[in-house]
Amino acid sequence: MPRKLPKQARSEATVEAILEAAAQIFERYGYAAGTTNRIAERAGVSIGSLYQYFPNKDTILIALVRRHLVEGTAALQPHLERLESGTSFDDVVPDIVDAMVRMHATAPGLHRVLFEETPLPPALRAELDLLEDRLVAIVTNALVDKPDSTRTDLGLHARIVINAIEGLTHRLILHPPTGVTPETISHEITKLVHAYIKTLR
Amino acid sequence: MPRKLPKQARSEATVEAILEAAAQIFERYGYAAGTTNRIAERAGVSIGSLYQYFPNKDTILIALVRRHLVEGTAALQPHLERLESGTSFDDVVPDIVDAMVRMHATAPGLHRVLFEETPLPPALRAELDLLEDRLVAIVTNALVDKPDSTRTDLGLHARIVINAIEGLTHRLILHPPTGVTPETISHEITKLVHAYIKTLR
Amino acid sequence: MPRKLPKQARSEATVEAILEAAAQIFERYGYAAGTTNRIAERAGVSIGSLYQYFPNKDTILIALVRRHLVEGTAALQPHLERLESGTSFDDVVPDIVDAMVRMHATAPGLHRVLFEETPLPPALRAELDLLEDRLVAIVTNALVDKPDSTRTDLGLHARIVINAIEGLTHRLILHPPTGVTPETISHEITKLVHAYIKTLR
Amino acid sequence: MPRKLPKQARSEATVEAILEAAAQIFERYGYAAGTTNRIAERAGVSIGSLYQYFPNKDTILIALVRRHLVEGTAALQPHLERLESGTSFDDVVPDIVDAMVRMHATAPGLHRVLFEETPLPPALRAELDLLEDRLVAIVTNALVDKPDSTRTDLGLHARIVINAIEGLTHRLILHPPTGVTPETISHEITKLVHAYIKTLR
DNA sequence: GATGAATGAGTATTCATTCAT
DNA sequence: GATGAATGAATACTCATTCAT
Repeated sequence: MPRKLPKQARSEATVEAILEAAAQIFERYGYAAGTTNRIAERAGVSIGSLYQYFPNKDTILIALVRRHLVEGTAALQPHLERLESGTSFDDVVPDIVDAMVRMHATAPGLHRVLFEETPLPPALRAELDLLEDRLVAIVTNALVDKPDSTRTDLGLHARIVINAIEGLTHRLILHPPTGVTPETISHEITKLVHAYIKTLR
Repeated sequence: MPRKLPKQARSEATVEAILEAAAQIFERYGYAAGTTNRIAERAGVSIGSLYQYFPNKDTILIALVRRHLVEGTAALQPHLERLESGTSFDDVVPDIVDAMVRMHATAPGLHRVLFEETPLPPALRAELDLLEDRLVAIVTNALVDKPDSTRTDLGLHARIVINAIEGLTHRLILHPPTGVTPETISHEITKLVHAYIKTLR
Repeated sequence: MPRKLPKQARSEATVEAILEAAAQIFERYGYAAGTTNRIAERAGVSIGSLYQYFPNKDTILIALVRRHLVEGTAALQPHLERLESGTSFDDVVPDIVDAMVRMHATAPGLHRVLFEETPLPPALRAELDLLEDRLVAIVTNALVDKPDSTRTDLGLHARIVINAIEGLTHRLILHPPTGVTPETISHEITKLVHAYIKTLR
Repeated sequence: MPRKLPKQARSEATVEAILEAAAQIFERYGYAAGTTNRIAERAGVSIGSLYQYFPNKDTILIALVRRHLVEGTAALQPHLERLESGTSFDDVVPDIVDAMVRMHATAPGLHRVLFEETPLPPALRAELDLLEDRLVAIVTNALVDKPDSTRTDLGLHARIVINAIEGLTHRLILHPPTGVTPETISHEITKLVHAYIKTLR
């Protein structure tokens, strides 16, 4: 058993505490007003320690967004694999939509801050775009049996689908209309995507 | 909300210059880093004058967003009227989508800042939500001939339609995929909405 | 009848309005927070006009204090004359005290601002000191029949008397103990001065 | 009211330096013109540190006045105790007057700023009034053997005495007549109080 | 003379970040 | 490694005063 482990474990716990605190603070105060000192305090850690693990405030935000990314990717992964191994897009859509909705329903307040009131650093922005491109590529392939479409058409269609799912999820989950359950939302988005795909030849 | 109503032509020009400058500065630097002094300088106006017309920085942002709102409402108005006077929703959709796309294609950079990296003051948020509700109400009425739907179903459907249009417009115009024209975007969104509506009975 | 009079009369009225407004504004907001714009507005006069009559903010304050001075001097004058024409100090004290108390009871709030929270410009300070010296001189003469006192002793005694009257008036009128009438205050101050004078030989 | 209680010696020294610097700066420039940056600079401390210990400019002023209060109370305490343990007021008066005079003679310039050109925050004003009330109460008790006076008369007499001492001290020390020593001033004030008391039956 | 739009030096205050202990 | 005192550049905002109309 490595002698270093306890130390590392402690470090990990500290990082975890900081991220958790940051999530709460950002949700409560917004990014600009969520000061690093407040985060450190909430995390039960000195400001010096915070800067031991995160070289600056942006880094904390990035870590938070990246975590969302990683979790999202993980939640999507099994369904993307089914797609790649030949299951029809129609069949997979409900699961993808479901995963997306579930993902955002967890901490809508934080997501609101992360995606609606924070200028994401370009590097991160790029990373998000890359993920979108990956999704688009996979979906493009899954649509490839549409006989009348050219490849670039398919690319656009795929992007529309992806953006429709993500856009609607964001809007409807982050600013939910009163009296509508997440399940209904899932269902309607699925219906919409299905309908759109059916128009493609 | 200007602290002082411009009574003279000179005043109006000053207000206009400040808003124009603010739009540029916010687009270039983002909201947080767009300082009031920079805005005043760019507007060719003293910082004191800026504060004569806008009691604080937020107010400038609000004026900018509200202007977008007003222009947007104006651009949509004729089509909404057609809707209300009986034209079928299917026929009006292309124009609505077109208006939306055009509206955002004008100053995408500014819109990005305004809607993706700025915590809008609650009052303004509420105003935006109200506009959405108004749109939803009109569209709900336009969908009323779908025989199998209850009224609340229709409300949700209308909201999905509105959000799909707005969400897709935002994403695709503010972060445009390379090599796709606004016209194509309009066309695809229209297709998607048409397809979705057709599923409603 | 001079053709210019109406104009002058109007000027005087403006000056008067400004001073009246300043008195109210200073009383309400204090000197520092009582802005010239607010004063002009309250006076129903443009800020430009205000500066036509008062070259700067200090000047307004000075005019206000000087007015207090002039009124005070006027109120005291008859009693000082009696003193100079031989009436014994003991007999005049009650009237002087009374005049002082009355003077400050008129607008205690304003006096509080003027004398407790405003750095009087040195020139004005000097003027006030001069007035005090004049009073001291007169009282000194009135005490001159105290056989055992040297002239400089008398000067100090006179100054003590003056300061006691003014100091007590200020404190007791500007921060009045609950349930004590101005008359009682006058009476007690008089008693105190009489008692003190009696100790002088 | 320090925002953060000094836990370390370094902190205490910083707070001390700031207060000392503030006293000097306020005395030199007055309260309004005594900027926090100037104070920090004079204290040899960064502006950030100043705000670590004092959340705003007012707080510094308050700390300064409160220190005066504490020192004053301490200087008076022994004599008040003598009073409470039965020593006659006549005997204690000279010591009280002496303590008052000494107290103000230390830093007349600062006191002038503190009490003549600064609007004290209401909370502080209240504290000062409370102290006065405490003094009045003690002196009232000490005067209780005056057979002809009712209790409320005594209260007023006591207040007159207190105010006479404090008022005269302020005036004569903060604006000292040329060529008069503090000792003489003490002596005269004492004489005046003794004389006034003697008139009470 | 009056107006009020414009000016801009000046101020309190914040907060990410550093570094001596 | 951890702590938290110290830093100081940066920023929103005020208000006495000027001057073109």
